[in-house]
Amino acid sequence: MEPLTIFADVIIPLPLPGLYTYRVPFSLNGDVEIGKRVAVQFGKRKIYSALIYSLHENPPAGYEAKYLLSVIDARPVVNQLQLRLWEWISSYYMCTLGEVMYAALPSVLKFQSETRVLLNAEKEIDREGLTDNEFLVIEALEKNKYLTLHDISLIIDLRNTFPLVKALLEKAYIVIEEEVEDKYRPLKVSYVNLTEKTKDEQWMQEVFAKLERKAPRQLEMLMAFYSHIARTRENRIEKGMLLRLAGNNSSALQALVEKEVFTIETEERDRVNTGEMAEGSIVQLSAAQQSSHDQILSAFSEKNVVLLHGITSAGKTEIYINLIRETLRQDKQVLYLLPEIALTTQIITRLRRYLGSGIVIYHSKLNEQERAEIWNKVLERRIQVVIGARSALFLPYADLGFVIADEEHENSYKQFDPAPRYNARDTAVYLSKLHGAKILLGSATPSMESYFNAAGGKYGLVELLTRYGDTPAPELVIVDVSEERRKKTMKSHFSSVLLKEIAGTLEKKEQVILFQNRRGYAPVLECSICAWVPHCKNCDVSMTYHKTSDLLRCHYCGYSHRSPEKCAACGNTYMKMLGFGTEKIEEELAVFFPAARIARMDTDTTRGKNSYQNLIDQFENHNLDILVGTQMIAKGLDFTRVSLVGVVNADSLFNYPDFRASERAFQLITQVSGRAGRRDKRGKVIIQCSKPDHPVLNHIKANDYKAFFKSELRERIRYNYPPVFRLIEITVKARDFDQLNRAAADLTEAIRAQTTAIVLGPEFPQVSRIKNLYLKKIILKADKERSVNAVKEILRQIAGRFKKEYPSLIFQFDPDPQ
DNA sequence: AGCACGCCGACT
DNA sequence: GTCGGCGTGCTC
Repeated sequence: MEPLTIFADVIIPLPLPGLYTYRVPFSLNGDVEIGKRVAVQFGKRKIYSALIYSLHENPPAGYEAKYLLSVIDARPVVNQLQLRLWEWISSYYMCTLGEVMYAALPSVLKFQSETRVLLNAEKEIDREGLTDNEFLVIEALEKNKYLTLHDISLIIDLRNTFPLVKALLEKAYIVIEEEVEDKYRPLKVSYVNLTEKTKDEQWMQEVFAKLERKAPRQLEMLMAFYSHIARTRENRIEKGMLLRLAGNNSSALQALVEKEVFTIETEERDRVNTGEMAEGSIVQLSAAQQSSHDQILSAFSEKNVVLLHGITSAGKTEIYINLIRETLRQDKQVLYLLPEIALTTQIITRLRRYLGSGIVIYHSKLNEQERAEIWNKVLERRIQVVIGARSALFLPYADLGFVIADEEHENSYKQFDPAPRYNARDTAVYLSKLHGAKILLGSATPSMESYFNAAGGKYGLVELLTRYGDTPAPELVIVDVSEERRKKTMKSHFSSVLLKEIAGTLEKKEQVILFQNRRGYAPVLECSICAWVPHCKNCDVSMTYHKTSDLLRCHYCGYSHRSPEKCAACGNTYMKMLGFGTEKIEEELAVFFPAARIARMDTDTTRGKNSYQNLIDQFENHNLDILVGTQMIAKGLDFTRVSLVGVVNADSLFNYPDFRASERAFQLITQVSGRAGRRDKRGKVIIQCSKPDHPVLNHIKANDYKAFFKSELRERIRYNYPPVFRLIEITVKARDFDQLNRAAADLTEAIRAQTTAIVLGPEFPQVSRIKNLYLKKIILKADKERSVNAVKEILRQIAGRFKKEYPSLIFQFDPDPQ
């Protein structure tokens, strides 16, 4: 019988729209399967690992399909549910499947011809077990520092290249480049053990005597060893641990090894710690927590998504732990999403204590080997609980039962560059729908979007508004800085109240956190007397002052007018400029409190790999008295000795030129306030503001989220913003300024003519030229349920046309922008 | 994304 | 006369 002619539609991991069709050679008919990777030649000489998206027997019209070269995988690396998730992301966030694939797969799984291959220095090669081809490649790698996949394809047949590299990777004889760039993490752990000789008591007596006389440091180390093994009841100790216990004296260790007291044995350890899932200890829930837990379960019987609005220090984590445990009993997988990598490392120890060591962290900063290892273990269902940042969404879960998106309001859930510009929280909602899983969104300050969905009955809502234990709510003091200015009691950026409180706190040997959002640098004009700030008449966002043109400009719609000569509210003629950062605050603090140990925490001081953790450790160990920081310090950190939190300039939060300014101000101030006071100690929060009766401040002070939500919702409805309307932000980029203006104007025109969306712009963003490309932004507002999809569809068509018409321009789409 | 093809300036 | 600059068009 004639064999079947099969065609495979594949995704190429490049930002290309659409799929590409390859013909399957008869010899591979039995091997192809959706979700497996195949090596394909794409273009003149490039080889990529593409992913089989579908299989069929329809020859493509209009061209002759190339043959695919080989099937890389023995079993699919991506399952059907993942493919459906990719489709959804590519359609909702208006990007290509290739871009989603590129973001989703760890790079070990996406070779291409330039991928560099190196020998793995840590692994000894068993030459007997190599095939002829493998031998050839290993030999070539010994002569060269590295080979590209293209180089390898010149040594052995092109068809065999990818499968062979994959086989060598699996045996860990080779590594691919990305890993080497990262600092290589040790695969091996060394243990210190006693030698056989030490069992000879008499010999040991002599050793002791000798050490006592001549080598006290070695004796100290030996004693440390004994006391440790007595405590742990193990017979050996990790080398690093022993060194730490005995004053990091590695020469003493060396000497003891030479005296044949110690031996050092080295073991390989999985990079990824996947111990057994233990039952672990049981978390005892408070009555309030238990009640929330029960409410969540009953809400899940009707709704797939539940929002848990639990105030800071209400103890949400304990509830999560119990829900996770219950999911595991049903033998289903759990995904616990957090917006920041730093938070995942904070919480993992806690989870492991209760749920055993089989919990794994996954995020983009892991090295490639670790990522691939986790990928495979999730695929084989050897990992049941993953805690991770955005990218953890893309792991090959077979059967998710429960998803948590913690701190769901955080804007870092949204990726903005490169595409896919997805929001991990919203994508998680879709992912759980695909799996028939339940998803819990947790926050002390829910996003407008989520609370709107909950209030409208689309999501379940559970509220946990009592603090855990006896922690009293902090006392909030709002300081009117314009009054202090009038009275001349302000010292630079500090009110007399704040200075006095800081002094008092330091005296009590307690710690202070000062919060200043430096990002709000965009200068804002403000009346020096009544604090009136000019707002845009169309958008309700504060206008940004442009010095060169002396104009006030709205960065949303482009509306601009001359900068006012006097205050529209009180007629005062002096308008002052707002905007100062953490650095300035740190500098001035040092003058006011010369004895205090002060540190600053923002993106500038936490750029290094461990600098973030170091700062936190230092502060936690009370090596610092005052920590000045941006919103970074607002995020879920718990310090036990902080009794004072100061918000240096709340105005800059309210005046940020963005329609979410109020929402963010509410969230940030509430979250930083949550850092003040612990256990039985009542903390204090001082908010410096020139408008002490600002409505948002009143809501914060009353700790009344619902009232805030209601008033903010009215504003959002009035100006057609989310959660009632959806936004799509379009960025046009061009090298040529005039062409950019023309294209952006034409595009805006076309969108206005063909869609029902409200169109703002085109407008230059704050930074209007990046890497020699000029930028212009257009914002669409579309009525939520009815028209967003239609608008996107038309937008895709228009975009296709414009890409043809202006081939050198870049058009980017960002649905639900942050 | 990458690479080839193609059309204009400074060089053997 | 050629080498090479990067604009633009295509990749199954």
